[in-house]
Amino acid sequence: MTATPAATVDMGLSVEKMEKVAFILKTTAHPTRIAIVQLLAAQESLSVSDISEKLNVEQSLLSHHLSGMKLKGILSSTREGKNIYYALKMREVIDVIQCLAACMFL
Amino acid sequence: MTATPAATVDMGLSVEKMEKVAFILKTTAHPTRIAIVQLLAAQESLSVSDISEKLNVEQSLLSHHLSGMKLKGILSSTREGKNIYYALKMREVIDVIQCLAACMFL
DNA sequence: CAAACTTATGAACAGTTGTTCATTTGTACA
DNA sequence: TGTACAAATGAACAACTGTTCATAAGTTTG
Repeated sequence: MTATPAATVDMGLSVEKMEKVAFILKTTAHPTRIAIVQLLAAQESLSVSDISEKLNVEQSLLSHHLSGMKLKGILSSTREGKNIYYALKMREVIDVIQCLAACMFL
Repeated sequence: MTATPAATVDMGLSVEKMEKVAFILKTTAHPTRIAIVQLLAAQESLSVSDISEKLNVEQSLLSHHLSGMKLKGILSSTREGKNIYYALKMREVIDVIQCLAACMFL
């Protein structure tokens, strides 16, 4: 990004908000990641292999998605024996997706 | 994408919905594009140079964003003399962003 | 027609993303 | 200790994105 957009735009959204929106959008904008959020909205916490099975996504790829999401503060993880359990940290994301799903088809 | 996620996941969201969500997310996930949607939510239609001034984004870059969004069905455009006016075609996107902005900070 | 203006287009390029594969690290338990 | 299982990591690579720059194409008006 080089040109800086005007400080505020007609509607209520400040640039910082637009950027936060864009951030959440970007880090969630992938079917697998949305599915992950869905699962963790319903389950509190799940191990990598749980998720891998439920979503039918290969271990390594899933791990990449998960650690990316963790890095960006969306998920958290804790080890428990052999397994590592992931959970939703940034709960807003649930609302966001919920919200999207709702207002997109009416 | 190679592995196909399970057909449905715990919550109400089908894979098609998740993909549609992801699509809207992706095509909107950029501060400039969000700003464009904001403008066009408030203004019905605006020329490229209008938008360029308001957002302080260079002509060519803006044009690329606009035509991308048009290509993906989010915007429409009509010529009127020298100018080309863009308008929001996929109105859901407004709700989506509105919705996001709302539920993200409480 | 030419000049001025508005927008689109295409090449080029750096940076990011999604994916795969092979390898490594951490843990449990025989 | 060694074997097996769970998950992370890193290299490699193709595909896509955002951006810039230069140029073209469409429109208006003198």
